Amino acid sequence: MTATKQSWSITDLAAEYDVTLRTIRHYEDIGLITPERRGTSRVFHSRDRVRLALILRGKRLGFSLDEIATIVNMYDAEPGEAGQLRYLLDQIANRREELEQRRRDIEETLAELADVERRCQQDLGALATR
Amino acid sequence: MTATKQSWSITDLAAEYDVTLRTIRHYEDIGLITPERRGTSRVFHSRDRVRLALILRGKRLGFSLDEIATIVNMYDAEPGEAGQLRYLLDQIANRREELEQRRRDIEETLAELADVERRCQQDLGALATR
DNA sequence: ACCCAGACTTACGTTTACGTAAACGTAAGT
DNA sequence: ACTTACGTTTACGTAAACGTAAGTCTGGGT
Repeated sequence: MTATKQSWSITDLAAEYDVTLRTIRHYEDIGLITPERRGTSRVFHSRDRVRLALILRGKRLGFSLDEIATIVNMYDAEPGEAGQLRYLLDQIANRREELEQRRRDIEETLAELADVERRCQQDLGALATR
Repeated sequence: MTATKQSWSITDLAAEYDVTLRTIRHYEDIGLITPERRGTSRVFHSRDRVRLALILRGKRLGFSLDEIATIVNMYDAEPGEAGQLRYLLDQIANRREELEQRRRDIEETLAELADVERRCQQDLGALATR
């Protein structure tokens, strides 16, 4: 039984993930995370923490918060009816294509950077042996 | 001898890469591409075309136009002096790390999507055999 | 009782990356 | 000469994703 009773303050999370309080509050404003309220203060649980991590990963990949919303909401979609499920599968296929395109983009860019680097080091070598 | 004398109009490029004229003009405004001028009209050459492709790839990867500028400018950096070269190598190392981080992000996301998909298809199957 | 660090809300400001008119130039075809 | 198509500049508008005050509240510690 992993109880996972742990909770975090907004400052905790901000420090851990290196974002501002404003950013976290913004994510709550648009419904990406829904921390508990204890009085007026936000109390974050493990679920919120995971969500924040997913959001930030999505951002690193260049997705808009809107797109990120649809992605993270896929993760905890309830079983539901067949139509819903088919729609979800469709969404997944779309995202997968996008992600694979981006992976190709990355491979190409890395290859080109390696190229520039090689030429760069050649030039450096030429300078050294003068 | 590959002469590469070919040239394109702004509409050509816009159609080919599925962006608006405004977008291309914007990239010129901020110095990302520098088409020739014939009279007042822009004439794009193969170099501009390649640059545009690089810019759009950078965008897909979630880089800002500012970051993209530094990246594409790496590609045609002149040999230059040792300090410059070392700086460039440094930049390359940085970008590489970023790109590799993103690649990891993509792998993780793809794996998770595959997971969701599998559960999704199970649920669909359960509905079918009722 | 008093303080204050750490939370909160409200709301206007800012940056990025273009969108969107408006008004005009030019070259080709009829 | 007139239209049409394609191009131009200028400049204000906009959506997204927060930044940045400004003022308020509040639960502990001395």
